[in-house]
Parts: sequence; structure tokens; C-alpha cells
Amino acid sequence: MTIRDVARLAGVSLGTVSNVLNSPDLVAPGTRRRVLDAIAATGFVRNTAAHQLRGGRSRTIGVVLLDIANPFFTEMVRGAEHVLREKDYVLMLCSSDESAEREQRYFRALEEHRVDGLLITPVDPELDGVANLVAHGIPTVLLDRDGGEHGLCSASVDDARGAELAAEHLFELGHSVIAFVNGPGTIRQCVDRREGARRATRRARRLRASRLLEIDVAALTVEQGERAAERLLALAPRPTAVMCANDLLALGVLRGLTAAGVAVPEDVALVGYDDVTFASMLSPSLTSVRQPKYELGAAAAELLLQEITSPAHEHRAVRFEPELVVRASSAPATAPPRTATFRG
Amino acid sequence: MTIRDVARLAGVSLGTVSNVLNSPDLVAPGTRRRVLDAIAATGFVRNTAAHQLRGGRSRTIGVVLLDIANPFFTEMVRGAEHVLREKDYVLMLCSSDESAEREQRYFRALEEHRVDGLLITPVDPELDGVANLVAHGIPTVLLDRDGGEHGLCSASVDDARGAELAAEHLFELGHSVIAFVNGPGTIRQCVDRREGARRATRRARRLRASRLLEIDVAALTVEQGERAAERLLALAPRPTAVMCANDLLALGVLRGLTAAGVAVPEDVALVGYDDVTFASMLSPSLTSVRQPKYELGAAAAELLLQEITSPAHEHRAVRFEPELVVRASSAPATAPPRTATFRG
DNA sequence: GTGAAAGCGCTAACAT
DNA sequence: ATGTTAGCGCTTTCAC
Repeated sequence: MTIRDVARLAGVSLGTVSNVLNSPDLVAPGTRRRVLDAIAATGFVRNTAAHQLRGGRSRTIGVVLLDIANPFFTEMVRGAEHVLREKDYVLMLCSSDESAEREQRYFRALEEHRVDGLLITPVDPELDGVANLVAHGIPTVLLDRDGGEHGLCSASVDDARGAELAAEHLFELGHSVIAFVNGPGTIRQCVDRREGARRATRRARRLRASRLLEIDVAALTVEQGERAAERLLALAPRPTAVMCANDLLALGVLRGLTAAGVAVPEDVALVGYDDVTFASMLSPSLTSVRQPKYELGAAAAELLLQEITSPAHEHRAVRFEPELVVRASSAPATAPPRTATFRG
Repeated sequence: MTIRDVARLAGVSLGTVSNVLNSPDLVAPGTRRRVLDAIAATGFVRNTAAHQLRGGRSRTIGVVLLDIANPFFTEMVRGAEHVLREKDYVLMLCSSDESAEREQRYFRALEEHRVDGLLITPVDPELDGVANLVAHGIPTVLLDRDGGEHGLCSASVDDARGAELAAEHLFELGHSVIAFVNGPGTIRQCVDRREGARRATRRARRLRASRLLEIDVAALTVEQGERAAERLLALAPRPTAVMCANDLLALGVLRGLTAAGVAVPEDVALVGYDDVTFASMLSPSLTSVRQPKYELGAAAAELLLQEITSPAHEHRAVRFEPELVVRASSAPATAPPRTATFRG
């Protein structure tokens, strides 16, 4: 079923059908009616590929996330989807699963599909792949990652500050050693959060011996959190406080500790990051760093829309502030943690 | 950058470039090299739209889900994505948010994009919109919904059986009245789960007075669960057991009850559905009906691939079995619930 | 082994 | 107000 079939049935030229579709007011009401009827009768559905080829847009936005199974990312996607669907965009959603190679393949596929714009949470710390996309003229906005230094639009949260809040909180609770379960150094969020945690540690050290024990894991997942718990349990003396680079890791750590009979927060205080929906209902409820997920996605989508419509627009890096939400998992430890002796 | 530019640079005709791209062995090694170099030099990226227009496939699969923020669905998507990306497909992911109208709009958009296939968890109980798609010849597989009766491929779980397991479990625990917080009757899963819960209730009634108190909510979300909790609290006498149509609702109910000072499972036993990742770590850990999420998505994707490649293939409805996972939220109530008097 | 040419379905400029 | 036409970038016969 093509525009040509519709034209034949309605007894008009195919140009007229195109006009009915794109500029209805150029067509006489009677003719328009006949064409519309013919469209209904034939069950004609416009072919986006042909439209696009002719110079139109693809009405498609590519979204590349680190992990589609992480509620933090999907909540951001919801925000983006809500603003984008208003403009009749469809999302091509891809999960890189934190693999740079997979990310590259998706970038490539998305470019071949000639997406009108891109929303990405890059794996690549140096943004080489992203720079390539931008060089090819594809409007690109970074999601949950500051793009200011690269002259890109972005919607992000101050990650260093968030981790600083978390670490500060644990030190204030009296802990002298904090284990920081962090993701790979290739992921920018992880780098920034480490920086924030270190900053808080340096500050705490002025008051008394304080230490940040960094435990790096391969991915920000529940499974990796459970593995990290094993490593934590093997430490002697065991740290009395643990902060994680995201809630999925924290959930895994919590699982691992609980399974081993270690009580949270009595034996170990635990803090997550993201404040996903279920964080408040974990056992115990999880202290976490809240990020405005939905707003992040919506803001990024708005920026992208601007960039698509006005090519020569000024790039903007929208920045949100994180917020520490204190809950049960980080109540002060019952045994004063100062008794443990560590070299700061 | 088009195939034509590459041809010019390599000093060959554009047909040869196309051959290098699609049937490299037809081209002499020397020529091939030169073309490949020219592709690299120009930074040429193939245009899917043109490819598709010429009769090729769009290498695109449409996925329409009820709720992208629900970990159950995203876990299914992961399964589907893993098998589809092997074949270089990109997913167009859409969340209907349980709105039939939004679903229709996405169906339309996906059809305009000429997706090669469709994976859908329909809102529409009668599948009218889906039937339309199928009539237009788009390979379609139902996700988490049996399509047998409609002659469609599908990957689903026996929902009636799952709910039956849940209800049975609560009756066996000694509860005589179970409140069933269920989603809208337009969603098939909800209808089936109600059927299963009723079946278990009829069976329980043979032994003693038993009742299913149905509480319908507008959507399968945490917010709606919290609202349902309010309604539960207003009931007199208050039911001693609650089962929910999914874990998000259960999480909301748990939140609502906890906030009101009602203890789970001491005052009220609670059972969810889906067994999402966080279910086991809620406070208390949530008894739930497990569904093979990842496998469901992967199976549906496999079926879709088959349907795409062999047009005249036999439709198959792959069926999985649910499994009850008993945890702390449904431990037997301390006060024997039989003391409450209800007409069964 | 390579080139020339037709055409996929559509839009937009131009002609009527 | 409507019809005609020239491509958009690519694949694919069919000659050479």
C-alpha cells in the first residue's frame, strides 16, 4: 500500500495525497475528504524510510544506557520518553551493559538509522565514540554525565558532591574506616564519586584517623555487590561502614552480609546511591543519595529537542544537586567503631 | 557522505561499492581494498532508510511494554535484547503505561517505521490493535501473554496457576479472608490472576469458610499500591492476608501498611507477584510468584526471529510455569486468623 | 569483475 | 487547487 495506490483510488495525483498528508490546508475540502477516505479504505500507512530519505527527519531518538535493568536508568528514560513522545519521537533504546565495545556497535547502528538525536550515558570515559558522533553532526546530549568540558549538552548531578555527602555522613556517625564499593574507573560517575568520597575522607582526617578502603568491582550490579560482600567479610579487621556507588551494588552487599549473618546496621553501616524506588523498603531501609531521575531524563530530552530544532544553539550543561536520604541502614553502629585500630 | 562519494574516491562505480558492502566476495581483492580505504577515509556510514526502501529490512524490532519502570519488564527486555542484538537488530522500545490510546499511537508509529517485527505486552484485552498489525503482515509475538487463542506466537507464564499458588499458600497458612489487590480488568494478566485466585478460593471453601476480597486499582504501580493500603486499612474487620497482582503493588501496600503501623507479617500476611530482584530484600522479604523473566524475553525474541525468517511458520505459544517463593512476608499470622468471623 | 540504469515510496518545486 | 517531475541513497538485475 503506497501513496500511489491511495491516489489511484481517490482519483487524484500522488502529489495531492502527499499534500493531504503534509499540508492539508492546501487541498480543497472535497478532495481532501476523498483522499482521507481512500487512505482509510486502503489501510495506508506512511513509510517513514521514504519520508526520511527525501530529506525529512527519522522521528527517532537513540538512547544508550549503561544498564536497562537498573531502575535508576529506566526512571530517567521515562522522563525522556514523556517529553519526546509529545513530539512524536520513538526511542531506540540500547543497553551497553557497561561494555565499550557494545556501546560502539550501538552508536554505529544508531547512526546508520539516522536517528535525529542521541541521549547517552557513555561507558567510555574519554568520550571518543561520542565525539565521533558529534563530529558527524548528530545532536547529542549526555545523560547523567556532565558534558561541559567537552562542549556538549548534558543533564547531570554533582556526583562528587553526592559521594561526599554519603562519606561525610558515615564519618560523622563515628566510623573511622569506610569501605567504598565502586564500579570500574572507566565509568565517569564512578570516578567522580570516588573523588567525592576521598574529599570527605581528607576532611575527616583532620579530626581523627580516617580511611577510605576502596573496593573496585567490575560492574554496578547486584551480583557484583554480592561478590564485594565476600571480599568485605574476608577483611580483618572488618570495616564498620560501607558505601556503594549505586543501590544495586548496595542491595547485593546487603544480601551478602545478611546471608553471612552480619547485621546491618548493627555490625556494618550501609549507604547506597541513586535512591531507587525500592531503597526505602529494603530490610533495613537503605540510606542513599537521591538523584532527580525523572527530571534528569526530561531535562536531557528538552535540551536535545532544542539542539535538534536550532542547530546553532548554545550548549548547556544542566546540573542537579544530589540529596542524602538517611534511613535505617546507616544508624550509628552500637559498638563504637573507634575501638578498631587502623592506621589512618 | 554517500556511496557515490566513496565510489568517486575509490575510482569505481557505485555498484561496486554496494557490492563491497553486501557481497564482498564478488569484488576483486584489490578493488575491495581500495573501496574499503575510501570508506574509512570518507567516514561513510550506510543509510538504513535507503537500504530499507530498496526492499531490505529495517533491522528494527518494536517493543511495546506496559511499564518501562517495572523491573519485571526490563528484565524481559534484557533477554530479548541479548538474542536480537546478535542479529544486529535495534529495539524501538515504547512504554504504553497501560494506556490503550498510547499503545495505539506507538503501534502506528512502529508500523510507519516498518519494524521487522514486534514484541508486545498488550494493554488491549481483545487484541484488536494487535490483530490489525498482524493483518498488515507484521511478524508479532506476544510477551508475557498467551497468544494461542488468537493464533499468535507468544511466550508467557501460566498466570492463573501463579495466582492460584499464591492464594492457596495464604489459605493454607490459616487465613480465611484474602484481599486481592489487582490491576485493571483490561489487562489480561490481571484477569487470569483473578481467575486463579478465585479457583483457589473455591477449593479452600470446601474445607472452611474462605473468601476473596477483590480490590481493584487503576494501574500496577507502587503509588496505586499505597492507595490500596489505605483502602485495606479502612476495612472492618481488616483482612489478615493480602495478595497483589505484582511486586510493585505489593511494595506500595507494604509501604502503606508499615507507615500506618500495621506489621507485616504479624498483622497482615503479604504476597507479591513477579519476584523482581529486590523482592527478597524488602523488609520483610517478600513472598512472591517467580516468573522466568529473562527466559521469557529470550524465548519471545527467538520466536520472532523464526517468524521473520520463515514467513509460513507454525505459530507457537511457549508456556512457562510459575513458582511460589515463600519468604518472610507471609509467615503464618501469630493471632490465629480464624477468630475473625466472615461469611465465606 | 565492473559499470549503467531502474526504481523502492515519498516530498517539494514547479507547471498548469 | 491539482498534476508532473526530479531526486533522496541505496540495491540489484543486466550488459559489458
